[in-house]
Amino acid sequence: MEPVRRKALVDAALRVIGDHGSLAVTMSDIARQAGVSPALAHHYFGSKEQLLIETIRSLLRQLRSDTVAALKAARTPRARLSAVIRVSFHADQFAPETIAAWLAFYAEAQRSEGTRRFLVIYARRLRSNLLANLKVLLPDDAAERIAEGAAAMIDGLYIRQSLKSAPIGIEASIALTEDYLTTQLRGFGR
Amino acid sequence: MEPVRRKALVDAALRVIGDHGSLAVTMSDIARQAGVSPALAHHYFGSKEQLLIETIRSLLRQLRSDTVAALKAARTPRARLSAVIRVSFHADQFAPETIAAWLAFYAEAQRSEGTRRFLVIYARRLRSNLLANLKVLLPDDAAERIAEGAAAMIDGLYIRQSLKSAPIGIEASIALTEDYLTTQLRGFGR
DNA sequence: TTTTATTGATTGATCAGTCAATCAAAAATA
DNA sequence: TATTTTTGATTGACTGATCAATCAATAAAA
Repeated sequence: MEPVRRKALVDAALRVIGDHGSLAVTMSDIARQAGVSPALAHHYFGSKEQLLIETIRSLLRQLRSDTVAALKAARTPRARLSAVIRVSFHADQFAPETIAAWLAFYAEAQRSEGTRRFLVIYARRLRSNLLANLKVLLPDDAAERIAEGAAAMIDGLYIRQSLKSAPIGIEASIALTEDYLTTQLRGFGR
Repeated sequence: MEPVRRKALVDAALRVIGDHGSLAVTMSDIARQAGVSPALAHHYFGSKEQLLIETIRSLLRQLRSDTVAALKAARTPRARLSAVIRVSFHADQFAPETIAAWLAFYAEAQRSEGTRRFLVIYARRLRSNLLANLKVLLPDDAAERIAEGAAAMIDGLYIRQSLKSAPIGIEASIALTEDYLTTQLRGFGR
């Protein structure tokens, strides 16, 4: 039962956090969503913080596995750059509840060292996936600059999406980031 | 006394939220920072939510007044674009505590309609300040695209700063955004 | 029987919000 | 001027609600 319950609770947590748009959800909310008692959630995770950590870990694992798959399918550095962008704006990732969850974790990272660690891993991974492929095409310093810029643009499009004020869609977000890359690469004759 | 206390409490709230990195601060924390009793904070603001709303309003007012001043000093559209960028990364705005506070408000906006309204105003204002000046230089559709891209990059540089993982400084952030603009404008012979 | 899964009931802590009581300064009155 | 009244500022003590966490008890399975 243990693995079944753990997964159910992590999925429930993600769902509840996304709906509620905040980590200020109760163990009861999560347990109810998973169809078990609050006491059971404590039994398997020990504490709310631990459940939250597992939850973000799962979000990250999903993103990683999508990225690995997308990178494997791409043949050239330029295609791999596009793959990284595409994965970032994949429908699951760009869903309002997922964005709300990410945002909540970003806020939490200001206080929880454990949460921050995971987000730093995400930020580094995104940057490094971009950087590795840019370095094939450009001088190192330019590659680093552009990786930073592209990563920032991706994250920025996310956060702006969270407000739903400028309802810029998935396609437009991808196009904007691709355009940034293309224009920058063209400056180097690529 | 009222205006004095209100300002002291709003400033204290900003400070405490920034330090704590979250809106999950107590009225007691805020009141202590302001040197008054929790009861007094309630007396003047009625509720915690109201105090928080006033706090974000003050953050926004500061940003607006800085922007207006910077725009007034700039003579050309291109100079005004630079001014908008410079204000966004002004030292006060880019201080870790300020960023933490902004982030906390973004998360809160997922639940509080009042908070969301203010952030939407911020997002719109940033976009519109960029857009108005871009439209002088470029066709409308290109201007809109670039305004969106620049706004996203600015917000993204913020959020990445909040993790303090890639400690990209103020100067580098400005340079990155300027470079985006310059490169894009060059595509149109500007 | 022993082990595992599960829960209801409870505890202790934390907080927003309330309220009646104090205190000080200003205004009115003598 | 001296005295009383009024008003606004301020707080300590309290309440009710919420919630994470615990634990002893039960049910089910092995």
